[in-house]
Amino acid sequence: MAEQWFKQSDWQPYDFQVNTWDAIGKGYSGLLNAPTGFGKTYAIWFGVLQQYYKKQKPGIHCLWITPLRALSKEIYMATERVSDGLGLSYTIGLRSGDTSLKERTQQKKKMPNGLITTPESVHLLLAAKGYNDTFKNLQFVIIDEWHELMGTKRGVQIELALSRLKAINPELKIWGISATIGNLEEAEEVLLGGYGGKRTMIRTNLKKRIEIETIIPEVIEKYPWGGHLGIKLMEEVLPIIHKSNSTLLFTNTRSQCEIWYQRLLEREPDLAGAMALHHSALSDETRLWVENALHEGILKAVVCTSSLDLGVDFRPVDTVIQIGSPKGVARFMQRAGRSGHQPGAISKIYFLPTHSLEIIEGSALRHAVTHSEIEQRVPYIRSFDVLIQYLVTLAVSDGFRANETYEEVIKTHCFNSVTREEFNWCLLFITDGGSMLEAYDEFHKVVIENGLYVVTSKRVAMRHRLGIGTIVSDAMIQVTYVGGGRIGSIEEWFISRLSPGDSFWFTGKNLELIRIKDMTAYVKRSAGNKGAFPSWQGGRMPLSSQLSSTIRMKLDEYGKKKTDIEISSLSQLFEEQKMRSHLPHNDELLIEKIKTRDGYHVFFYPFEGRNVHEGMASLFAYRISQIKPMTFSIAMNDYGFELLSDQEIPVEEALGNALFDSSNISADIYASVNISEMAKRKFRDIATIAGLVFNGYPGKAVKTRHVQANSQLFFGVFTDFDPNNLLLQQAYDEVMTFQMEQVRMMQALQRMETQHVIIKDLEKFSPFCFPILTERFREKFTNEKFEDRVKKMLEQLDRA
DNA sequence: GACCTGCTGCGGTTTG
Repeated sequence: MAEQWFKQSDWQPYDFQVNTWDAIGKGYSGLLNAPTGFGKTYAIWFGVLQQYYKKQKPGIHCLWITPLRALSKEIYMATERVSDGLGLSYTIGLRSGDTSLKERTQQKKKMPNGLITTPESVHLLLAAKGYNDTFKNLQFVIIDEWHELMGTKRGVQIELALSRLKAINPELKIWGISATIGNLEEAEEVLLGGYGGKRTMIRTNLKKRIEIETIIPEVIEKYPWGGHLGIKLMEEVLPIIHKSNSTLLFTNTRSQCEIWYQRLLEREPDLAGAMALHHSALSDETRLWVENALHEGILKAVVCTSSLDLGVDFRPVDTVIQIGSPKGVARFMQRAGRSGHQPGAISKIYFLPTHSLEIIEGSALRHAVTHSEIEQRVPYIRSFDVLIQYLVTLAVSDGFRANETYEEVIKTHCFNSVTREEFNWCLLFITDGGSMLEAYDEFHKVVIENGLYVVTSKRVAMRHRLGIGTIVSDAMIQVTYVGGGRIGSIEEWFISRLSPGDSFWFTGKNLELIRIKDMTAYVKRSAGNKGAFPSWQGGRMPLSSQLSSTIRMKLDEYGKKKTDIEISSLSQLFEEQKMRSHLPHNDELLIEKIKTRDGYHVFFYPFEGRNVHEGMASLFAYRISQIKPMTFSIAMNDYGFELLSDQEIPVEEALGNALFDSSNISADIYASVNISEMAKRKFRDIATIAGLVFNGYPGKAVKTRHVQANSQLFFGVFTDFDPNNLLLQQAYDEVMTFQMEQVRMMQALQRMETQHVIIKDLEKFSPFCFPILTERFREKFTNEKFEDRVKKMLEQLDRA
C-alpha cells in the first residue's frame, strides 16, 4: 500500500518510515522520534491503514490526537489525501471545538474510521453516553507532538483517556510522535504507561540543519548593558528582511511584538501591507488571515510570539529572527525549524540580543544545538484536579465502578503512586464535596447507584461538559470597532487605566477608546500617533537549566582558547567586568558588594534562571536575617540576583554559616517565602480544573476577580478546616516544583557549595550587576520615574 | 554607554 503510494508520488521512503510500517505491522506500540518535514504522518498512517484492511470493522478504528485545532486540520487533509489517492474507503473525520453541530450529529450516527481530534474533545467523547460503543473497534491511538503535551496537564488528560481506551480494548496500540527532547525514554514510558505488550522506539539520524547567526552591534561599546526590546538593532534587521523572501520575527512578549511592528513600519513605511503581526490576543479572524497570507507567500515579514511556534508549516518562510533570549534550546530549535521547511533544506535563524551580556547566548545556543543538548520535559505527577475532573466525566456518561477505575488509573505514569485512600478521598470529594463541603448540594455532583458512580442531574452534567479541559485563562476585555469588527482582546486592568478619548496601539493600529460596556471595549481608528502599548500579564519563562549551564561554560571560555565570534565581540565588556569586579570562571561563584545611597547591595550570579533566583534570594535573605535581624528588597534576572538592605549585609559571616546548605531547604523555603500566597494563586487553576469554581457559560465568562474570589474562599476554608485536602497539597507541590523549581535549586546550591567564592567590593556598578539594578527600580516605580531613577543612578555612577 | 516586559494551548449555550 505504501509502496503503491510512493510509486505514484515519485519519492523514496526514508528508513524510519519503513521501520515504522514494519513495527506497526508486527503489533508494536511505540514512540516515533523524527524531525518535522520528513513525513512522520505517512510513516504512521500507512501502518495504520494496512492493519485496517486486514480486518475491517465499522466505527472508529484510529484516533489521532494533536494539541492544536489547526494541526488537526492539517493531518485531516494529509490523511484524506492518502485515502483518496489510493481509492480506499477509509473514512476520515475531524472533531474539535470548531466542528459544526451538523457534522457532529452526523458523526454520532456514523463515526468515521479515522478521527482527528484534540485531547479535550476526546474527553468530551468520554463524557457522552454510550462511548463504550463508539470506541469498541478502536485499534490505534496516535498522539502527535507528544513532547508538547507531556509536560502539561493536557498530557495527563491523554494518559487518563488512554487508560480508559486501553481497558475497552486491551489490544489497543498506542503510538506517539515526538520531536527530540532530553528524556525521550521517559516520554515513551509516560505515554505507554504500565500496560503489557510489545513496544519500540523508532529514531532517525536525519537532522534538520540549523544555521545560527548572532546579530552583533557594530559598535558594541554603545550597546546597552540593560534593556529587553532590542530596538537598537533594527537597522541590522531591515537588510535581512529585504534579502529574504519571507521572514518571521519572534518576540518574547505580545507588547514587544506590537512595539517592534510599529517601529519597523515607522522606519520603513513601504512595508505596510507586506508585514503583519501575530499573537494570541488578536482575533481569530486576523490570525487566520495572517496565516493564510504567509502560506501564499504574500507577506514579507511577520512579527509574532510563540503563537507561530507550532502548527501549520509556512513553506515560503526562509528566514527566522529571534529577538531576545529564547530562554531554552528546544524553543529556539522549534522556531528555527519554521524556516526551510522542506526535507534537506537548511533552517536559517538570526539571534538578536537585547542587551550586551545576552550576546553570549548566541554562542551558547549554537553549542547546544550542535551537540543536541535539549531540555527535558517533566511530566506532571499526582494531578488530583485532573483526576477529579476525569472521574466526573466518566460519571456524566456511563458511570464508573470504583475498583475498576482505580486499577485503570494507577496504570498511568501520573497516578501510579496514588493510594487507595487517596483515590477514596477523590470519590468522597465528587460525591459529598469532601469533608468540608458536605453541607452544600452544589458539590454533591455524583451519586452512587448500585455501586455505579453516576451524575443524575442534567444541570451538573452540562456544566461539567462546559468545563472539560485543563487550560485556565483569564477573562479578557474584547476590543471591537464601534461599527462592528472584532480586533482582539486585552486585559481588563490595562484598559481600566485608560479613559474614553485615550488612545493605544493594538494590532499595529492606533485606536481611540470610546467606551467600555459588558466586557467589551469599543474603539475607533485614531489619526494620532501617540498612545500606550498594551501589556498583558502572561507567563514568565525562566532560562532553562540546559541553556544556563551552556552559558556558564561559554563564559568560562573567554580568554582561554579560540572561541566564537559572540564571545570575542564581548571582550570589551568582559575587560570592563574584570576591571571593575571579576569575571568568574566555571569553578567560581562571584559575589559583588556595593554601597550606594539606596543602601547596601549584594549581587550573586548563579546563572540559573529567574525562578530559582527568586527563591534563592528569599532563602538567602532569610538565612542572613537569622544572623542579624534585617529586611531586604530583592531583584533578579535570569543571570543573577540582588539583596539590598539599609544595613550592612554580613555576607562573609553567612558564608561561614552554611548559606548554601542544601540539606534543609524545604523548611527554610517555607519559612522565608510567602508560599501560601503563591499556592493560593496556583490553587485558582486547580479549583477550576477540579470543577470547584465555574468559569461561566460560553461568551459569558465569569469575571476574573469573581473566579479569584471564589477560589480564594475555598483555599481559605480548606487551609483552616481541611489541611489534608489533596487539592490544597497539590497547590503547594506545584509551587515547589514549578515556581521554586526545587530540584534545580538544590542542584544549584550543591554546585555553589563546591565553587570557589569570590567576593568583590565595587566602586562602580559592573556590567553584570547593572541590568539587575534596573529590574528592581522597575518594580517600585512607574516608567517615567524609572527613567529619572536611571538618570540619577548614572549621575551617582559618574561621581563614584 | 543606558526605554518601555512577560508565551501558548481547548472547550462551547442553561438558568436565576
